[in-house]
Formats: sequence, C-alpha cells, structure tokens
Amino acid sequence: MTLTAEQKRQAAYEDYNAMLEGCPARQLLEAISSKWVTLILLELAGGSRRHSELRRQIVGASQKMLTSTLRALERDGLVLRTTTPSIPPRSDYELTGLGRSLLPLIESMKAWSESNMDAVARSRMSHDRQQATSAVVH
Amino acid sequence: MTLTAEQKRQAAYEDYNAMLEGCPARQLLEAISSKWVTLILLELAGGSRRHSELRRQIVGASQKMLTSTLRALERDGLVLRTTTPSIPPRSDYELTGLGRSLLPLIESMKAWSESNMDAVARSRMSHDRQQATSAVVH
DNA sequence: CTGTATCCTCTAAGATACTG
DNA sequence: CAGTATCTTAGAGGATACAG
Repeated sequence: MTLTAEQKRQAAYEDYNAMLEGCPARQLLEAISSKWVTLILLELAGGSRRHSELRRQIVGASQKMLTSTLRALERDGLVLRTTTPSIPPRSDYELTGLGRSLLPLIESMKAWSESNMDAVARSRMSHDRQQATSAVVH
Repeated sequence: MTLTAEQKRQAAYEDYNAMLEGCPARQLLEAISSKWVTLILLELAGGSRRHSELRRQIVGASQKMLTSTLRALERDGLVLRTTTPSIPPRSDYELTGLGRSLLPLIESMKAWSESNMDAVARSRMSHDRQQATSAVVH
C-alpha cells in the first residue's frame, strides 16, 4: 500500500507528539509559560510568602489561578508548600533549590526583553503598516 | 460607595492586564512559547531554509501552524522572509540579527532543562503517588 | 484564611479543501 | 511549492458559590 505525503505526516504525528512531550526544553517552556508562574517565582525570590500575601502582590490573579499555578509549581518541585491547620488556616510557599536555580534564567529573559522589545515593537509596527498599505479588496 | 475586595480586584484587573501586556518579559514569553517557535529558530540557526525544508525537518507541524508561526516571527523581526515569485514559487526564511541574539537564551533554557528535568520528573512522580495514596471518597 | 467545585466563554490549533 | 479560507474541537482560564 502507498501512503501520500500527508498521510505519512499524520502517521508520524502521534509519535512526534510523544517525542515533543519528552523533549526537556519543551517541558520547561510549558512549565514556565503559564500566565502567572514567572510572577510568582519572582515574588517568592524575595522569600517565603503566604497565600494571601501572594494574592495581594500579584494583583490580577484570580484565586483559582493562583492556587492551581502554585499546585503545578509544587508538583514540579520548584515551590515548597507548608500548611498549618490552625484556625484560620495558613499556607506558606517558598522556592526550593530547584526553583531558585531557575531564577537566573528568568532574569536573563527579562534582560533580553528589556534590551530588545523595543526593536520587536518597532518591527511589528512597520510590518503592520505595510500590511495596511498593501491591503486589497477581495 | 464601598467596594468589596473582590470588586476592587476586578476593577484592577483590566489595568493590570494592560500592564502585563506592556511587560517586556511577558511579551517575550508569549512570543517564544508558541508550540513551534523554538524548533523553527533552532532549525534556522543552521542557516537559511525553504518553506518545504522546514516542513520536512519539523515533522509534526501542520502547514497552517508552520506558516502562521513563521508570519509571527517575521512580524516580530526575528525572521526574514524572502519570496521569489517564480513557478513553482519559492520562499526562504532566515534569522535576523535579532533572531540570532535570542539563540543563546534558547540554548540556556535547553541546558537548564537537560540538567534539571529529571529532578522535575521525579518530583512529579512522587507527588502524584502521594495524591493517589491519600485519595479519598467524597 | 485557604481551598474546592461548577459552570461558561473564548481562542489556539488541528482537519480539510482550495487557489495562484 | 507556497499560501489562504473555513469548520470544528479541546482545553485554558475566568466568574461564582460554597466548605472546612
């Protein structure tokens, strides 16, 4: 039997997805690209924080997102959670060694961004202007 | 008039979103965390590539994703696209200086991942095992 | 205070078919 | 070969209410 190129691509797709999911760099990217992780990590860089403190500092986060993001970070071993079952209850979050080892990376991303996002923004603007100029009726 | 804490949070939310969107590190993260960008960037690190070559190398990508990702990279000034309107048509893609300046960052993410994803994977497994053990009927 | 459980919306991205 | 257009779907993330 003969497969078309498109069929071959589709046949390879699931294997490839498995490979992608196994790819460590891919996993890291997925781990840190959630909307709030870097903000939480940077906040925890300053030391242990309670749930409510994080809530106050990271203004736009809904409680749901805060909790689920923290859970994910805990699961990945980047953040340690300590609960005290008092009344009212209390939870403290802090970076693990693994979590702290990620901070330099986040810092360099921040640095690259601050140096280059102007250029990116300019590129976007001129590109969008081109598009507008050359826009055509269908 | 008095606002509840929840109302205040919601009031702050849009402003905060605007701030987040203005945050350069956030923008970078969004730019590179699309499923295929790093793969494309790494492939182009080896030099100029045609559309079909990228297609062959980056096995799982649908044509649609490849095209739209490349368009986004072009818009951001990270990739340069050169089209030759011959028959059959031809498009070549290559990194710009800006795009190349991002490669070290991608490399360090790759390096961190390769050093630490084992620890993350172990943490996940033990965490998930805990969960399973302490699972309770509602 | 910390955390779940539900519901609901919106969009990223895949499948498919088509044009120059 | 390169690219566009349309349809569909799975899941991320938000709103809200409730519980220990």
